[in-house]
Amino acid sequence: MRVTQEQMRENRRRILAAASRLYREKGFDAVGVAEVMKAAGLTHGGFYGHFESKEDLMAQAIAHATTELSGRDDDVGGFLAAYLSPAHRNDAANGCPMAALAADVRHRPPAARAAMTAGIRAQIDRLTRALPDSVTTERRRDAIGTYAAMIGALILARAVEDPALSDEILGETRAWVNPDP
Amino acid sequence: MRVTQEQMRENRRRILAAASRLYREKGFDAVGVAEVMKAAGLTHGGFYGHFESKEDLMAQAIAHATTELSGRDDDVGGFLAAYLSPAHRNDAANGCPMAALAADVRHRPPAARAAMTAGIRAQIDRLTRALPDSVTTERRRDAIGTYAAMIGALILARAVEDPALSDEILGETRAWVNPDP
DNA sequence: TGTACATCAGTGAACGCGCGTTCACTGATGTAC
DNA sequence: TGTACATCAGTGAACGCGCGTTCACTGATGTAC
Repeated sequence: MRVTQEQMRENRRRILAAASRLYREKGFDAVGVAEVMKAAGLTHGGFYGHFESKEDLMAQAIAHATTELSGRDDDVGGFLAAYLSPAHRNDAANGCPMAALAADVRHRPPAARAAMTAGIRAQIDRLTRALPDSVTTERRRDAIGTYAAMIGALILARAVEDPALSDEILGETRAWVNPDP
Repeated sequence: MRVTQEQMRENRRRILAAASRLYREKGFDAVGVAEVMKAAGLTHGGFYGHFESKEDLMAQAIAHATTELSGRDDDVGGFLAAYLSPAHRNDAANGCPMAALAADVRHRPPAARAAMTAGIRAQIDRLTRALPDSVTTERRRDAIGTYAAMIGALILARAVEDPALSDEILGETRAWVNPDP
């Protein structure tokens, strides 16, 4: 059942997209190769025609997820509000790959960590450029501090089972990092 | 080879301590029951005399780790400096259980999440009490924002493979949350 | 443009390993007398 | 206090399941003529 070269590239894209979503939703260890292939509409046997191993897929899925991050760079307040929203907290599958996977990547091989490092660096650089006026060195400091608070708040809000406390963590962090919305 | 009741309680404590350390160091999925028991000086077969399942151990290990958190409540600056230090980043096994496990607990059964929730709530309350003077509602806001930034910065610093960027995340976050040390 | 054949993306059964869990057994503890 | 026996914490072999990975096979693609 050979397929078109174009179809094969499309299949590869679908595998990466499925892996990226499933990993963010359930974590690396809870998602098997067969599950990813099924979500991409294929069978597990063909996996090794596209990737060397599950670890290889993990690294490429991180790169796929982090390079797809979009959003306008001019509306930091809106970005913060969306990031620290209950909707984002409740939809990890389509949300920030760092909040979902950064803690886990510590236990992964170098390729996965390298992809995550590149994504984190790019996000910090983008936030630095997008932040409002101040001295250059302080803008980067603001960007790093704000980014750390965003990631930490989202992780805590997702870990906590009490909805009131979870909402409070999101809301108070949002007010704290952005005093003048 | 029956042992003293006192010895049995001691064994149980050793299992929890070993699990708490190993889980923080390697993550829940990477640590097996046999490895925990070996680290506690026992064999794996006896595990189910102490715990119902691995999930039960996870929940109790979280409770064990979070209730052991100490430190003086009067020196917030020192606490922040130690928390955001390279030494803490490099020693997850003995470090903050939230930074090591909060992101993972999202995928775990209710008992584990409940233990983590209790730990997070307690830490926020402690930070609120320890923070310097301001209006009460803003003190809690400061505590939540600061705590989120601490957790996020430590997670990012551990995820990143570039030592310079990792150190920068720790240092800048520390300066950002505590402008006047 | 049409035909014959080599290529190779995808299929699905099978393998092997690790891990959570069970269980018959051991021998020291704790207790009844 | 001493003795006999029931209890039961711990041992280690074994089970069963899931998952990453392999491989012989299929049949459509792409190419040489």
